[in-house]
Amino acid sequence: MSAHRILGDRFAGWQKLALDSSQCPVRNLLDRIGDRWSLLILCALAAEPRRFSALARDVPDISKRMLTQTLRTLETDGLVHREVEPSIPPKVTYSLTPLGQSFAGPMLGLIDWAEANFAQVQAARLRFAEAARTYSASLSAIASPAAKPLAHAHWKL
Amino acid sequence: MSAHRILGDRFAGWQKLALDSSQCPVRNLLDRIGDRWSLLILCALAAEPRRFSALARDVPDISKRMLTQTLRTLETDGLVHREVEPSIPPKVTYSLTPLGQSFAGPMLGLIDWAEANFAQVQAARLRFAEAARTYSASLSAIASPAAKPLAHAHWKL
DNA sequence: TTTACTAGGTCTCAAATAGAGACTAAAGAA
DNA sequence: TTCTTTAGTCTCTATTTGAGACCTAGTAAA
Repeated sequence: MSAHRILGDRFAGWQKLALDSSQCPVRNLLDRIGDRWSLLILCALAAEPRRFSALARDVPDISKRMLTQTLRTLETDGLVHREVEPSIPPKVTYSLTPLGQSFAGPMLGLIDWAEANFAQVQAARLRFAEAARTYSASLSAIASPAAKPLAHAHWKL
Repeated sequence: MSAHRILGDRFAGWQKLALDSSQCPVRNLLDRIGDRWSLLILCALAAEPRRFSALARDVPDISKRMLTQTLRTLETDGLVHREVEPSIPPKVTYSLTPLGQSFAGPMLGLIDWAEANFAQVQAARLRFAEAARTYSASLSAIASPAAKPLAHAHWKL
C-alpha cells in the first residue's frame, strides 16, 4: 500500500474526530513548526549546539526577533534546551533535547525528498510560467493591448 | 550514526555553499511548504481528489483566499493537478500529481512523529508554563506587587 | 577617565501577509 | 422572477514579520 494512500486514510480518520487544532497532534504540530524558521533552526542545532549569536549568523536572513521567538516556542515544546551561563554579558547556549533529536528522523526524510526532487519542482515551475505566458499572450491578442488579466476569466467559456 | 548527526552534517554542508534560498533545495522547499496550510491540503488530496468547495469544507478554518493561493503554489510546483470541467458554473477538481504522491512518504514520517510524540510535547508545555508561573511569582515577591516582568531581567545576576 | 565593545535579547514602528466577508457571472430550478 | 450553485476575486481589517534602535554592566582599549 503506497504512502499516499496510507496518508489519505489517516486524514480521513482525523476528519471523523473533527480535526480541531488544539486536540489533533498533526494540526498542532503544523501550527508550530509550519513556519519558515523552525525546521531550519532545528537543522542548525542538529549540527551542533550553538550560542544565540552563532545561530543568528548561521541561519541566514533571520532577524533577532524571530530567532528569539522561534527558539522560545521550540523550548516550550521541549524540542530545544536553553542554557544560560551567568557571566556578564550572559552566554546562552541552545541544543536539541532528546525529543528534538528524535525529530531529526522525519526531518531528514523531508530534506532528502527536497534534494532528490528539486529539479522536478523547478521544471514544473518553468512549465507553469511558460503556460501563463502563452495564455496571457493569447488574451492580449484578442483584447486591447493594455488589457489586464480579466477577473473570472475562467468563467467566459 | 543517528539521524540527528546526519542531519547536522547535511546542514554544515549547505553552509559552505552559502545557503541561498533560491539555490538551496531545502530552503526553497521550506519557503514553500513551510506554512500552516500546504501540508494539510496535501494530506486531504492524498485521501482523494477533491473539488474546491470540498477542500474548503474538509480543511477546517481555511479561508477561500488562502485555499486558492496555496493550491496555486502547489500547482506551480507540480505537486497538485488542477482540472477544470467546462460547465457553468465550472467544476474544478484538484488531485495529487505523481510528484505530489511521492511526497507522501516524508509527510507520513512527520505525521507519525507528531502522533507518537504529542503527549511529550504537551508535557513539556505544561512544565514550561509551570516554570514561568513560579518564576514570575518569585519576582513579584521581591518587587512591588504590580511590577511588570522586567526587561533584561536575565542580566540582573 | 572616558569610550568602545560585547551578548542576548526587547521595543517600536513600518511593511508584508492572512483572514472575513461581500461580490461576480451564467445557467438551471422553483 | 428570484434563488441557488461554483470557484474564485476584491477590499478592508487584523495579525505577523522584519528592521533597527536601545539596554545592561563588566572588561579592554585610548
